[in-house]
Amino acid sequence: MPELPEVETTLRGIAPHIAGRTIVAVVVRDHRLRWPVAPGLATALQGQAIHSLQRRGKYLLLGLDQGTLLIHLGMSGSLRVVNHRFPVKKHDHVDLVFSDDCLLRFTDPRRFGCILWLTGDVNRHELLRNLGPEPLTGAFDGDYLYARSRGRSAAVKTFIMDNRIVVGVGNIYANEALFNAGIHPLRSAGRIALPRYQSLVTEIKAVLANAIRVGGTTLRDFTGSDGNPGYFRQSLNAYGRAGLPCLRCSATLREARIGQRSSVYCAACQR
DNA sequence: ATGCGGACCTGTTAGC
DNA sequence: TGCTAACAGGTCCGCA
Repeated sequence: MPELPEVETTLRGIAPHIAGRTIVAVVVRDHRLRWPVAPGLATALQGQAIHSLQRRGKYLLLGLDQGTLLIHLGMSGSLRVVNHRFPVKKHDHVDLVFSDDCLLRFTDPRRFGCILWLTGDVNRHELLRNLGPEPLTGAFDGDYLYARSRGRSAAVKTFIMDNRIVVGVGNIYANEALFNAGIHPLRSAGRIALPRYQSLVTEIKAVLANAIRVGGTTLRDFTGSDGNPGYFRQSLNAYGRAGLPCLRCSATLREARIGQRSSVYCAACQR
């Protein structure tokens, strides 16, 4: 499933092909996403041009003439720009069809993703209103994370994966950033000192930026919007390496479930 | 407010 | 080889 770098890679992949295009039709083959695709979606979008594409956390925001189309890829979603003759596969749930012969195709086997039509101030929408800062901006720094963590007893891994604290840090990159910063994922967020949070922020930014640079991480079914796989997987230090030697100290990496997510860490050098 | 567990759904893989 | 169980990138929701 897409984490932030995969969503960013998707955005960069589709934007040049669809910016400025006009939607002439919407095909909904299956409306049963996380929230049902609105019955009136096709009517609502018909004839509108896409004039902006942005990302907020893992949400994609397509700015149209009269509102915003919010898309989330969930665990298994993807978006591709294809020719209208491209064969329709099993989980191709929604197409935005443009005036030439191309279309934007939303595919999502698990259907945890969503497509919502919003009018009015998008940032006041329930799903976006309480989101924390973007991890790759200056607003996200050690001082901020340290301040937010005071008095919190939850595991630091759970803490940094909370979208209200910071957006876009998914399970893979949380594992990687904590490993790289030498912080034990189960340590209480409120019991970590400022310098360590500064280090953690540095590592979160680095791991996300590197992943974006090489086009995201490919695990099972993610491929970029151009159909090419991401190459970040090759540089994972912790995720997927349980039972293998730590790349820093050679101790055997452990696996635990934290907040129902698989977590890999080195008990020797992550404290 | 914070923290926790369950829920959503399908496909792939590990294990017997 | 075949069946079953566990697990997978997210995050919302309800309850304590």
